[in-house]
Amino acid sequence: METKFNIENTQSQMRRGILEFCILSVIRRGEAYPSDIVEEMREAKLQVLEGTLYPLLTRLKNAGLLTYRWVESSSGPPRKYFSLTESGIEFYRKLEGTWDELANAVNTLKDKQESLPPLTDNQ
Amino acid sequence: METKFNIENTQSQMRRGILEFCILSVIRRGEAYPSDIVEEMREAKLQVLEGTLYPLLTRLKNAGLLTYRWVESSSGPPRKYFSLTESGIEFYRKLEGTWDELANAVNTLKDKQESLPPLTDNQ
DNA sequence: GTTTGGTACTTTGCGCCACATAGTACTATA
DNA sequence: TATAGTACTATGTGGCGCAAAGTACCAAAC
Repeated sequence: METKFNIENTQSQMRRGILEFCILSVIRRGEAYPSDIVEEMREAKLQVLEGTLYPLLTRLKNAGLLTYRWVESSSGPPRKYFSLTESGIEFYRKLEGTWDELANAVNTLKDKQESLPPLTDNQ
Repeated sequence: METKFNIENTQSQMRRGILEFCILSVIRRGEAYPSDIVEEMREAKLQVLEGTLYPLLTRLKNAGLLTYRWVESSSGPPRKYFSLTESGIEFYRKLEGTWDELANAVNTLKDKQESLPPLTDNQ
């Protein structure tokens, strides 16, 4: 049974945990509709796909962290413009702390240089 | 249908993507057996549980990134001491690059201060 | 030498969620 | 009206963290 570990999959897995945080971070700066968010994320090298984004936005809205209003567009159907609710702002702040701690922990671990004590076969 | 977004779950999701990288990072510094790894991760505030670690080590071994040897213990059954293979070392280096890019992208995004252009109802 | 407790490894099932894909709805243009 | 473009929705699949239960080995106590 062969398991493959390719970089693409790992990048996707790494993105997975922080998507929520990044999307809230974009919306925090002003009302945005899904295509705005996709574009911002793409520019930041954090590509997110529609099939991921829409369900996530819906979950966040159902959890009361986001709200939206319909805005007419001159070039197609109306758009859902999302913004943070009060509890969304609070949640975002917590996530920011979580991210900072995590990034710090990982950097500490990866920059550790000392070896573990060498092994004898009968310790 | 209520969806809950609690910090514990989000932290777990964030850890998810980087566990592989962190575990390889520990093993990179010298042969280690699972309890070593759990302990190192706990100290680094990146708790990982047995039910997560053992299957992950098995997957990494099956993919040829890790190898192990049995070492007798004076205080219980023998232990599997893991170390990186050549391709494991190579894979770790790629993951390091992936992490650096990701962390950089997230920090850039979260520190962005400018607002998105304000909306009119008929843009 | 049998019991008891600690340590190490394994297996199974569940739940979350990114992603792919297909589908629906609305608008504008030809 | 067709047709194309844009926006949103719904469904299925797979990966994987995690909990929990199970198996195996060892040592000390009796």
